[in-house]
Amino acid sequence: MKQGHMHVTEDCRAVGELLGRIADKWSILVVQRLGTGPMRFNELRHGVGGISQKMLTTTLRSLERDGFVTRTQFPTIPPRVDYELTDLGRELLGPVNTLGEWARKNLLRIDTARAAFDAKCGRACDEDERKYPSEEP
Amino acid sequence: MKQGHMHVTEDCRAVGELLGRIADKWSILVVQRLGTGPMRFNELRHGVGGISQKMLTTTLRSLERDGFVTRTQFPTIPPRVDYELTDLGRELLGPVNTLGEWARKNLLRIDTARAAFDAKCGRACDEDERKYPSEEP
DNA sequence: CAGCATCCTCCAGGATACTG
DNA sequence: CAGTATCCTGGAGGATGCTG
Repeated sequence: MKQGHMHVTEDCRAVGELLGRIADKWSILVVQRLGTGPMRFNELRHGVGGISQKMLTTTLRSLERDGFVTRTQFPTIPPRVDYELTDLGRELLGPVNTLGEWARKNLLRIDTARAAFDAKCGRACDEDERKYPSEEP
Repeated sequence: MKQGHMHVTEDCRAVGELLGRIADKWSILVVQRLGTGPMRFNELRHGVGGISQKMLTTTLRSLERDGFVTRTQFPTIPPRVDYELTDLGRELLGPVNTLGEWARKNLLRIDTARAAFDAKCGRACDEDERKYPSEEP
């Protein structure tokens, strides 16, 4: 029964599931950041930038759960916790970096495309909004 | 003032922004799917699987806006709309496929890791829940 | 320092119904 | 067929305060 097609359709679910977890903004940035080497919580927090404490905790837990990072807690005062990529994490780093690099390289093209699209749409759709000044209420 | 460091910290925002858009489950799956060639709306819908009509529309709009896909509408009855990757989209396809392939290849390892983690956590945390049968209320 | 707990907001995203 | 429009809900995620 159409093996090839089955294969594609079927593990779209699974892959989608997985992507839902690793392919989010924060996970990617965190993994990328950890690529440099082990890091402490706040170090990571500032390195990533813009991430809340809660989200970082959540993201790290999730990554730990999926076997991408290890959490090492030192029983010192004040406490110190290091996060580090596992082997699996380091392997993931490849694809992630590829995507990250690509993103950085093409930021401009995308911004340009978006501006063009918005300009086009703005004229077409907002014709009845012309009367309103272009500012937020 | 520490150029290298600045660079990293600073465009984390920008890259994060961008990743927030392209690095979501659906975008990746859709782009991946369009890698095969132009496709119609429902074709894509079924190809991806599990995506709602609304989400597909939204995702496609977003991808179009960012210059990854083109939307071609045929003025026929019933209407027919083709979506196709742009050059930018095809370039994105590389990194995306890399990530997708990686995901597919490593599903098992991740599931294993997760199971292990859950087992460990389950015993540690849910000790006081032992009395309750393991089922949903 | 590295969190967990709590509260609260907001919007992603599903379900449903209608249209050109 | 390929949408748009509307309603509605869960949960993502910020802010704040407390702890070991």
